[in-house]
Amino acid sequence: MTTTPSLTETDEPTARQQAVLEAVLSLMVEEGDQLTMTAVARRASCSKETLYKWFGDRDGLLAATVRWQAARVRAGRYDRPTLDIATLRDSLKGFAETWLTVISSPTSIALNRLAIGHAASRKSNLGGIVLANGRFAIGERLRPVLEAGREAGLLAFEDSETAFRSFFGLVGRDVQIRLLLGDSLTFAPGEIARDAARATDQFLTLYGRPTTDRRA
Amino acid sequence: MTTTPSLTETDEPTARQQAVLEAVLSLMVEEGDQLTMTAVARRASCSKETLYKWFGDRDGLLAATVRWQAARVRAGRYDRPTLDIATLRDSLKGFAETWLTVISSPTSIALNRLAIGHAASRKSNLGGIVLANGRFAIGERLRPVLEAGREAGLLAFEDSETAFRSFFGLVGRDVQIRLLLGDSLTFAPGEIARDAARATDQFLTLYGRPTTDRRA
DNA sequence: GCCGAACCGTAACGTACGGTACGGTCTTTT
DNA sequence: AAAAGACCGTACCGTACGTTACGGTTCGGC
Repeated sequence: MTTTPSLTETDEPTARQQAVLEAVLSLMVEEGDQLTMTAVARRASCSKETLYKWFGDRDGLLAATVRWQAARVRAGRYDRPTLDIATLRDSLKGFAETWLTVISSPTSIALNRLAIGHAASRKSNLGGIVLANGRFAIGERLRPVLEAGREAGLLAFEDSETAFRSFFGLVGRDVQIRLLLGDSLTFAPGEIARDAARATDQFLTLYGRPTTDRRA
Repeated sequence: MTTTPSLTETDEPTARQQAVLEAVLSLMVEEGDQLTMTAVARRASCSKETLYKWFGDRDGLLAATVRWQAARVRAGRYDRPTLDIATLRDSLKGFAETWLTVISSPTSIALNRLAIGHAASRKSNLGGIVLANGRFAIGERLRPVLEAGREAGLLAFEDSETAFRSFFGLVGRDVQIRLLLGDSLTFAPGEIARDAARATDQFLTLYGRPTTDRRA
């Protein structure tokens, strides 16, 4: 008889369950491939029976891991839209730094690899979860910043989504795909900050308005 | 006793072998996950014994597939460095269109998913092959164009690699990662051409030298 | 102190799949 | 025409792993 998992999609995992998810993450990062239920149970010092009771099946465990990690990443807050160019630049640069740091972290790489491998088969929607909490979440959080910049006459664009996607490209460039494909791309100390600054300046060159501006 | 594969890494597959590789590709695109040796043999109407004789093992078959597909993609040629801004712009736009077309094709998506999944385990180097024939190959082919543009005083940059990476980001933006993660992102007719033109113009804004030229 | 629930560790089951072996057929060589 | 080899189809083997089952231990409630 199959029992329904005790951890539903909405509610928060208990401390013990979080320890299990932590074990999944660490195994994913270290071993990459060997993400077997037996390995998880051993790493987390729990029984496989408990895993199935809590998470239903293997996909449920992976989905819970992805959801949980995604929730953790959504820590930073950038809620005060700014009104002057220096603060706007700082906000954008902060976003860029955060994003580069995230996508180059071993956890993100392992998680995205897992989700991409899962997107090949059409089972549970790990790719959708990763996208919703990564690419789309950052887009939603950056949009008010961009639109506040436009309101203040600092930026010029028609569609904030289009503008954001250009910023996204200038920041990430080829970093994520290279890392996912196993390229040994590392950031020297301070390099993330410099790349973020360069991308921000380039974005402002493309979408910024000269401060002594005549409003059309 | 294990026999060495008859198809080495360097030589070209025979017509029959290409038919097998075609079967691998079609299975990859259609079924995604069910890329078993039995399925390949059935699809290609050949015996598993022949597969192992030709390709050694499963990884050998996948590597041969990736190499073969990569060789096919390297069709386009852009060998005439240009001297005027219109031709330079056309070259860049052509690159951008080609690249967007490639990364949004089902074959490329399936192939990159496979290589990324393989990069998780540390076995054969599919990720390296894909990178060498994708991202790095296009970089090498675009470099002479960029440097010719600099020689002609049309572009300004210190490092052609850095300039190329910005172009790469402006062109690809979030397209590839979204597709790999299963997002249903499609291009409307003409959209690739428009995106390529936009990215090219943005790149020229960032790296072009202020001549008397400016696009309407 | 006793009961049951929760949980751990491990053994067991079923299946999917990579890899091998073998009989039969067709083609090429001599 | 006989022999050799390439190849197809299928059966077979071994193993890895998801999933289930079970005995033993801990712990909160009565």
